[in-house]
Amino acid sequence: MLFSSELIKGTLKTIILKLLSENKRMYGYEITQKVKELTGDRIQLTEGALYPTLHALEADGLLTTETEYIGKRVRKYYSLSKEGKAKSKEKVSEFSDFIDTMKFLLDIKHKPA
Amino acid sequence: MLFSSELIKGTLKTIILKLLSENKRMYGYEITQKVKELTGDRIQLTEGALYPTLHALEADGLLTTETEYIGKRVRKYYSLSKEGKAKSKEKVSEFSDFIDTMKFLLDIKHKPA
DNA sequence: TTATTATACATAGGAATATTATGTATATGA
DNA sequence: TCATATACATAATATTCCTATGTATAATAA
Repeated sequence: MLFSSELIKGTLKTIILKLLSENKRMYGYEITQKVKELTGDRIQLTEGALYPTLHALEADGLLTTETEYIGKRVRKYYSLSKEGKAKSKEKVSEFSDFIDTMKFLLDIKHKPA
Repeated sequence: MLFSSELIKGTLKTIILKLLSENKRMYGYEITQKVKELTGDRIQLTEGALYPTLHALEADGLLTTETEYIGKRVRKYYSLSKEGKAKSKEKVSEFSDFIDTMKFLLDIKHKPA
């Protein structure tokens, strides 16, 4: 079962920043595979969403890059900058609060007065 | 503290359907106030997002409407249709699974091998 | 009495974010 | 040698939401 893409909207940056806080450096394709693996195939990042987001995070100064060649094939590693590390904590924390709020909101048993 | 609108993306329909499953009928403004109240002002639905979404859910056959006049002011009540009730359960259940997946994903302590 | 705030609907224009489709290229396994 | 996996990237499009604007009535405070 794949989550409807609606749900994933707005969480992509948080996912990327969190994964990079757990791993010194990762490249794009690796991130897609890691997310697939860790979610049991329930979240599959598309390249069309991933790469522009990585570029945006880099442009915001949250990520730094190093390019390496594996044979003749290029590979672009991303790492968190200092600001990126702070942002990662902030985003995960905010998402965690959001989860708590939503759990409360969706579990309520309010009957009309 | 207000949640960044990014996070709320994709959850609006679920929130509306859930609230309507707990209340026989609600009108738009009432929904915004209820969400504000239940989330301690952390989620504030804007009218520009709410009304188009209500219209879309109605067009999809998930909601039915009754218009009433309170004095001279119009008020449009929304209720879940049969399909809407099923969809509400489905969406809440999916969101609950999504929360579990995201919690796992964002709590992991994976170190590079 | 009059100004402000709250109630209550709606839509147009624009921004942000994601999808689909496409393109390029190398490496690996059947 | 053909298909699949690896690995990057972008353009066109779709979705979804926000901001701003518009209309109007009701209640409250100055």
